Amino acid sequence: MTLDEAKQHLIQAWGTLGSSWGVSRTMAQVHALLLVSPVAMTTEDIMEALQISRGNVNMNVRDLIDWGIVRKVLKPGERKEFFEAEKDVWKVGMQVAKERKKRELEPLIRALEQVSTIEADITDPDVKQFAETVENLKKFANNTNNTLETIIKAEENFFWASFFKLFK
Amino acid sequence: MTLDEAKQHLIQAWGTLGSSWGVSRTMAQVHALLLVSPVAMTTEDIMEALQISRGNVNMNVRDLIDWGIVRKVLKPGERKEFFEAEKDVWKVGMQVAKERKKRELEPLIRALEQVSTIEADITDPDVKQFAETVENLKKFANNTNNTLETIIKAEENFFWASFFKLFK
DNA sequence: AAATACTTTCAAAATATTTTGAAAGTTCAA
DNA sequence: TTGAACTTTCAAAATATTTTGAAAGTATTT
Repeated sequence: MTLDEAKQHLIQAWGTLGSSWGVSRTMAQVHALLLVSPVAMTTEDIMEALQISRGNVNMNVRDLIDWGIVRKVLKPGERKEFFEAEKDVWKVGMQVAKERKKRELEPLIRALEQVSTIEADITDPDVKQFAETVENLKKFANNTNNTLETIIKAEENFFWASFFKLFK
Repeated sequence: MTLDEAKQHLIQAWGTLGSSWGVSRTMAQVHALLLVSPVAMTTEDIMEALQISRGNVNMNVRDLIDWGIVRKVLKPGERKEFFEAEKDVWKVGMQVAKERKKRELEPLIRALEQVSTIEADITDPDVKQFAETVENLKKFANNTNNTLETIIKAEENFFWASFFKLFK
C-alpha cells in the first residue's frame, strides 16, 4: 500500500464512521484529509482532493472550526486562507467529548428538568412510575455529564501542566 | 403539566436527541414511548400513540430489539406480540455503550490496522508523519475501547453480584 | 475608484433516508 | 385444509439532508 492509497483508505473509513457519530460523511472526510495532511490546505486543495464543491468545503470547514478541531491559518504574503487540523488526537477526542456534552447531554438534562415539574396525583401508580423513570434518567444523565466533566478537566489540567513545564 | 403532557414532552425530547446519537427520530420515540409506558404495548398501540404506520413500527421495534433495549413479550392466551423496554437506565446505557463499541469503534480499529500495513520509505518525512498519526489514532481508539470494556465489565459484574445476592 | 482575489451565502438540484401501505408470509385454531 | 389473526417485507412516495454553483459579499491591491 502506498502513502496515497493509505490516506485514501483512512479518509474513506473516517467518512463511513462519521455517519454513526452524527457527523456528515463529507465533514468527517475533510477532517481526515486535514488530519493526515503534513501541511495546511486551502479551500481549492480540499475541493480537488475530495472532488467536492467550493460551497461544500466552506460549510464543512466552518463546522469543523466550530467543533474546535480545525484551525484557520494565515500565511504571510498569501491572500488565501489555509486550514489545518489539530494533530493531537487526545485533544481532538477531548474537544469532541466537550462539544457533544454541550450539544447533546445538556439539552437532555434541561428537558428532563422540565418534564419533572409534572403536577399530578403522586398516589396514582402510573404517575409514580413515570416520575421514577424520569428521576432515573436524570440521575444517569447527570452522572454521565459529571464523569465527562471530570475527564475533560483532568485532561485540560494535564495539558496545561505539560505546557507550563516548557518554562520551568 | 399532566402525565400525558409530560410523556409527550419526553418522547419529543428523546426523539430530537436521537438524531445526534445516530439513531432515527422515530426509533428514539418508540423507545421513549415504551420506556415510559407502565405496560407492554402492541404494534397497534404504538401505531396509535405515535401516528406512524405498521411497517414503520415493525422495523423500529426490530432494531430496538437488535440493540438489546426492548424485549418481545408474549402474553398467555394472546396472539399479539407485546413489547416492553428495559427500564433500568443503567442497563440501557451499558447496552448502548456495548453496541456502539461493537458497531463503531471495532470497525475503526480494524481499518486502522489495515492502513498501518503501508509499505513505504520510512525515511520520507511525509510517510513518517502519516505513520505517526495513524499510530496515535490506533492508541486512542484502543484506549477508548479498553476503557469502555472495563466499564462494561464492571457494570456486568455489579449486576450479577446484586442478582446473586437475591439467593443468599 | 476600480479591478482583482478571494470567501460566503443560499435557492435549487441531487442524493439519502425514512415512511407508507398493501401484498406476501406466518401461525394457529377449528 | 381453510380462514382468521397477526407479522414481515419491500417498492414506491414522502421527507430530510447534503451538495452545487453562481451571485453577492468582503478585503486588498493598483
